[in-house]
Amino acid sequence: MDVKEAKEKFIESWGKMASEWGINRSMAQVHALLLVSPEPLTADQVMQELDIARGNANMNLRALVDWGLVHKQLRNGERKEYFFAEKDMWTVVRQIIINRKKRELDPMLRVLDEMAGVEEKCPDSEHFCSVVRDIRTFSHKASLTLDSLVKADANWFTRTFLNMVR
Amino acid sequence: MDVKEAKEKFIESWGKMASEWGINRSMAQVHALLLVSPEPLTADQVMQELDIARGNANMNLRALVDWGLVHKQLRNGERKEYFFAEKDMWTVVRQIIINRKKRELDPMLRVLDEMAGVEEKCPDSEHFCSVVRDIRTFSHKASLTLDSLVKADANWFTRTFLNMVR
DNA sequence: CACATCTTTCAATTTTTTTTGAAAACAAAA
DNA sequence: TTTTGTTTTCAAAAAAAATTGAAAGATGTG
Repeated sequence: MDVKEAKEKFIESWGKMASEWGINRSMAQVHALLLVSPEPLTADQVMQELDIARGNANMNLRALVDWGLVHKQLRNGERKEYFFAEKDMWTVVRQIIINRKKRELDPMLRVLDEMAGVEEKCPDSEHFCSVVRDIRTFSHKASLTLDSLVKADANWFTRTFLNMVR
Repeated sequence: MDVKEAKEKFIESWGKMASEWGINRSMAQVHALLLVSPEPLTADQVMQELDIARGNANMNLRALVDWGLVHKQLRNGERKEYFFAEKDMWTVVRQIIINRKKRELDPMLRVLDEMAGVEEKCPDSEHFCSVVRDIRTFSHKASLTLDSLVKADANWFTRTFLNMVR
């Protein structure tokens, strides 16, 4: 397999996988493209490489910048914006954790906290509350853990994970 | 908020959240319904409660059983199947980890392993390989960690997580 | 076997999500 | 100010995913 082929395969796979991750294909492909580009790219180059429309490229580049996975570069004398991917994997993972936690875990916590207001009266309620309480306990624990993970530095992360694997 | 209301809210929220998780709404709602049902339910009861079609209920019940989040109960003398949710939260989380890892992480690992075959010749390739190598290292570490998590028992899990939070 | 009860399948439909592309907005330079 | 190169927006179109429901498939029963 040569480099060009491998890059294409990487971009394609990253995109296909994204749907499983609940992230749209274009966003993942733009990310993948920038990850494997040694040089920053303009929106035009991105749309050309991936054969996607301007609006699509623009929206997803912005989303990636929001996620903290891609950065803008401004060159003096030039008006267009260049984009390049964050290459430090620990930062990438941290940003993904932050964003997915915000989307996936936090809304759940909010709902569960509301649920906590239900009083335990009838047998039904007892069962319901016990289920909700268990989920809440777990979710809060997970939330705290992810928060510390995010605050930790790369070495601490590696160390802790290696400890877990033993 | 009374119990009935809370249950409905729980089912609705769990379903809405599911789309963010890359899991379809019906599957999540069926799961939520069974979680808060003190008694096992039949497919008919599920379709009635959630107002969904037979095929939908059947497919998602099967999927949930596949995921190990729901179990079947057969009652002698009766022909229909009853379904009830796994209530032990550690088991639920473990099953979700297993299934999401299979869907999300494992395919990525396979692709990355293929990529590893690319030789480092031109400057481009060097950059490409370095990116892929980093992602691979991280992913393998994550994979190992999740594997041990899954094998661990609930106490070990809690202990380790608490250690991380410190 | 024929019937009754329940489960599974799947083509067609509906809903949701993503993508397009033309127009508007913006901002630097002439 | 006008021109020019660029980004942003968003309604419409396309694509993808989920859902329906009727029909077929099982499976136990008289």
